[in-house]
Amino acid sequence: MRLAKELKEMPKKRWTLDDIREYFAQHEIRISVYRLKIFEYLINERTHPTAEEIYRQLKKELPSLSPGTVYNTLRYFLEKKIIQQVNVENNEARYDATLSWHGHLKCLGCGKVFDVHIENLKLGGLEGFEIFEKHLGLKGLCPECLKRKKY
Amino acid sequence: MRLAKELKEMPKKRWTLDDIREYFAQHEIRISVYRLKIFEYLINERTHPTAEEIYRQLKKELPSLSPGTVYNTLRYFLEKKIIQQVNVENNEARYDATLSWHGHLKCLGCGKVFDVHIENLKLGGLEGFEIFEKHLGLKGLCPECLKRKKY
DNA sequence: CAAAATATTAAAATGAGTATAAATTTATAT
DNA sequence: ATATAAATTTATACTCATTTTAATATTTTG
Repeated sequence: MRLAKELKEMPKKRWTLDDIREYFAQHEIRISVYRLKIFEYLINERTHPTAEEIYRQLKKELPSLSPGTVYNTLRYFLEKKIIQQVNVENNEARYDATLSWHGHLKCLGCGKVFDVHIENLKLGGLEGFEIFEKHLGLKGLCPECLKRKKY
Repeated sequence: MRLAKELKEMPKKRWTLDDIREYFAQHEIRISVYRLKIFEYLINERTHPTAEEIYRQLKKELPSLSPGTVYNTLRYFLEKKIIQQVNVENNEARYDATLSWHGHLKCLGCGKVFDVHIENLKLGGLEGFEIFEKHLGLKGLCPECLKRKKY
């Protein structure tokens, strides 16, 4: 059994634009066309895309979109805490609309980023510190790439 | 190599240039003034500096040093696996000459990066994957900054 | 609907990091 | 110690992701 399968089995239905409108309202996020579409892309595709990937995909559908908007909107979503940043590779920021505590594995063969379930984590020596964020990033090869020797 | 482990486990506080020369020889790393000084800075200061910080500090002592040398040398050390990259913040690569498995906490008050001891980590759903690297990065506040309300 | 507030655009700026070719340093063989 | 070849370093120019700016457009509010 693979991780990807486990996550797919979780019955998460696709969000409609109205679901997102409601979610934005709950989080005091002003509505605009691009905010709705960018969030929709993140929450429904779940591929942990970079800003550039989001721009490239949405540009097809919304030709007047500019890269700056994608970057600004993602930064705004981070401030509002409705998305989290994924940084496995330090030269590319990726984004995830799933807020639960989990790790990320980047396959060095195909570049895909997989979610990793963290069953247990125990840290030492943090007495007196206050922790706001935890990020676990792995690098390796996915079963597909191992099978096809794509590396 | 046989001697590498012995050296790694040596209870030596500060490394001398001769210690580093020996260590380089064991790892088949050619010696040069800058390589010695850059590694010395990493291993003795243990502040998880960025390339820019290393450049700025060493420039005082070695005025002809150029930034490219610092970047190239760090990349070379990574290839030779005598240092590891630390990425808590995805827009700044930091480096650590300690190779043991541990996490890093960046204080959002003072910007210092602290080592975090990982007592236990259990991941799920990685059957069929091959893992090469694991990185744990935390963001929070250190006791000093909490006390002085520097945030 | 009009005014005010906020979002978006396109372009320029920034900043980390890389590539390159010429100059310098290092390892080695004399 | 010196000559030589190989590797490293410098300086510069570049790339690429992201941010900022200032003008324009859209959304919200009265």
